[in-house]
Amino acid sequence: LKTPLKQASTSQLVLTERQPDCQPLTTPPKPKETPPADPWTPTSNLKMLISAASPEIRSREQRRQLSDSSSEVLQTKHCLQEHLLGDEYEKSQPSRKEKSLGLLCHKFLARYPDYPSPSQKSYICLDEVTEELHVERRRIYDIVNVLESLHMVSRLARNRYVWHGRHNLPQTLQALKKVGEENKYIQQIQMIKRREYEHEFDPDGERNEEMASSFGSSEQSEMSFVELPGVEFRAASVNGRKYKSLRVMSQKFVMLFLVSTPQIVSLEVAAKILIGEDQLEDLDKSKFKTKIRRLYDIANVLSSLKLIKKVHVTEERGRKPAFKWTGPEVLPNTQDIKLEATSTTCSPPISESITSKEQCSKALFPSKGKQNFTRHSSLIKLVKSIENDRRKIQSAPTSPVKISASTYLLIIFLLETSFSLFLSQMTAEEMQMKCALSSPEAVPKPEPSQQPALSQPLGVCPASHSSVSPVILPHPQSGVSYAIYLHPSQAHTVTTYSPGFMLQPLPCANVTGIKSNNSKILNIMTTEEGDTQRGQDEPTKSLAAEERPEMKSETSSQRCLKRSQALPESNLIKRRKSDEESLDTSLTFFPSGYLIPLTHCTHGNKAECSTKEKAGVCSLQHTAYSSPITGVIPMPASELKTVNIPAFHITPLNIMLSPNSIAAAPVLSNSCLNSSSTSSAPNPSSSALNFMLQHIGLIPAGVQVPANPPLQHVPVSSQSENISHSSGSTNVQEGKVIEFSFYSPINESNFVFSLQFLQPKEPQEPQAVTENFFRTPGGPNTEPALSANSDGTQRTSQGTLYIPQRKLEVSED
DNA sequence: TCCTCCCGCCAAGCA
DNA sequence: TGCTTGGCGGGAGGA
Repeated sequence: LKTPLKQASTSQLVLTERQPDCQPLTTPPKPKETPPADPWTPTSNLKMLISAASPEIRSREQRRQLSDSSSEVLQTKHCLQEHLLGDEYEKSQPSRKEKSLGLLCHKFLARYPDYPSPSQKSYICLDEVTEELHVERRRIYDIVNVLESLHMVSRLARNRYVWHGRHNLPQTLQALKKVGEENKYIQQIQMIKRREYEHEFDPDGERNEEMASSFGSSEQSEMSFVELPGVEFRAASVNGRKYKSLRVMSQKFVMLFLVSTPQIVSLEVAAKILIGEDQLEDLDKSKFKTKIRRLYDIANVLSSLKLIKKVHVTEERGRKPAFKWTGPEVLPNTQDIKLEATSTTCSPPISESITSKEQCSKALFPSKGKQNFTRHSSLIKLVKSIENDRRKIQSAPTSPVKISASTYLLIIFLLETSFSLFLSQMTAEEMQMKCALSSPEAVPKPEPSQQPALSQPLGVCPASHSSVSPVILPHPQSGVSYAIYLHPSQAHTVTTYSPGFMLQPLPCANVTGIKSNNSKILNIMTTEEGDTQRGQDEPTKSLAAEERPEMKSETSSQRCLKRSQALPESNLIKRRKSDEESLDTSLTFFPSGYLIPLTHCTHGNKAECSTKEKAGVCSLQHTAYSSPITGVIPMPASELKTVNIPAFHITPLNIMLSPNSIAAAPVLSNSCLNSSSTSSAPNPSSSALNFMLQHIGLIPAGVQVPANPPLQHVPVSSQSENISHSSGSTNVQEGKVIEFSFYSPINESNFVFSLQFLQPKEPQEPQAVTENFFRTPGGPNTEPALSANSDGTQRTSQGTLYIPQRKLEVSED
């Protein structure tokens, strides 16, 4: 007798007995002949009846009658089975592994050639397959759905599919990569990781909900199946199930690999992203588990196709299952376009196709009234949030600008999103192409002060990026809000326009350690002497000179710098007006590179500095620290100067002052210039600097970066010295801009961003959502209280902004 | 214990 | 209405 636990397998035996040609070793004669002594439960009886009633079973019965010979064989096997003891019989049963979907998929794929002759279409009859592979129909659907997602098969009719093999695979992967980039899966992955940390440190925090709400949106959850021209999609059900179907999920899963660097995706992250597109708010365990199950199903098929391979990623929280992309390398976009142009399905002339990337994309993915290129829901929601924030800004122009938590988190997220991922996937050709796309011929060029092109496809840089909306970071303790705006980068780094803010990296070529493989990129990014100065001196002039990538005399960096300075108030106002119509968003990444502690520029660096002066940035030799995203090395402030991380690059970080702002900016003082001590009481400016750097995760928690000397070529010493004496208060002057530049070894580029101080006329309390981050229970001047967590990190109870992997400590009174 | 994923219920919707 | 399709989750085998 079998144990109750085995009853299920007994019923399974019954089922297989009813399907003799499905299990060669388990063929029974008739169900009625089953020994009545078997401990069948009512459930197993019911299952048997259901199975017997199944048309599939019936048809098999009929087929069996037509096949006496095979039946005899099966009878023989059954006799053998009957003579086996229970244990022996169980052993004779195929093991779980032998029944795995992966193995089944191998068998399935073995039936068809990888590259079938186009002249001879091979058809797949599900009945035949199920019969020959001795498997349930349901399992074949799993396989076929995944294959369909890769356009290796397509549904022809009921029970009938066409086998395409791998002919379409490169094209499909390129398409998926493109859509993955469109949907900004990189950001989502980063968002998920950030959220994980958030959850780790703040399991029931409101931030999670805010983050979740900013991430998921049910209203925009659908992302249609990515189709290829010529490979018609005929899903049996074209209803809502379609969007949850395994094939769509499979495509998204593949997209994650294609946009990731390295191409390793953990199941957990993938599942969360897939759920996120439905409703992250409703993320519960069962849903998550279901998603994981499906991902395993998909992964098994993809593994059989040798597109992915199971790996494990070890993180702080343990070992996680993940998969690594082992499929063909997907060509960059530039080559995509060429390929598309030469393909039979999307074949405009190459010259035309390059200048009409969007059209080609549209042709590649006919929308059919649906959103085939659906911007990810999180972005839509974020944009709305940003819109709300922006409206608040408009309604209270003189008050300190506040941002909602979602916007704020987005800012942080963007700031630390690894720009390297973005850059690393972008070839020089692509950049050139994108710049070319921004030419007037390719993109209608609006007036710089007019409505930006909001519907530009990814990578195409609208001319309107010239003006920059700063990111406002409230700082209630000082009553000063910080406005961070990054220099608008060159065309290729610009994606779309942000109504609320814009973060744009500025790659510069004046860095040490640039590797040759990025020489092409750097050629584009060459910065010429005095760019910064010019840009800052002549903000309005630069506006007129912007957006002319075809002008070889003006480098991209120049343009970036110039554009960054082009912030006339009228422009902002006009743009804000135009923002009303916009639901698009700009998500240009700020690099999460390595942070360099600031020490003053020694004579040993002077030569280098002088060299770098030509580029407008002084490069200093400093130890670099990992960013939170790229890896965290907790480091107490006391070790700042002695930290030794051999693996990290020596990286320059510079602070530059806008000549316009130097006179009043209290940030850099000679006292700081002459002392790199981190223990000295920070003046407001260095506090602000530290606050911001910690805030955006560029320095480890607790680390205080001393304000560094400004560039030697910047004639600020006397001025800043004067300022330093009066810098004991928080009375930073409004509108003053400090520029930072640092080198990211990942990106192999320098990045410059600016910190602008905004002096509110009437200091106000942070808004409710912001309070979660900024409110200090003891009042704005309360000293942050630190407490140690079990993991050794410090959590602050007040006056501190605590974000995973970093403590954003507001040390300024 | 957790990971992995088989298994089959059952609903949607096509023919 | 029968049948196909496939979402979904229980729960068992395996590590």
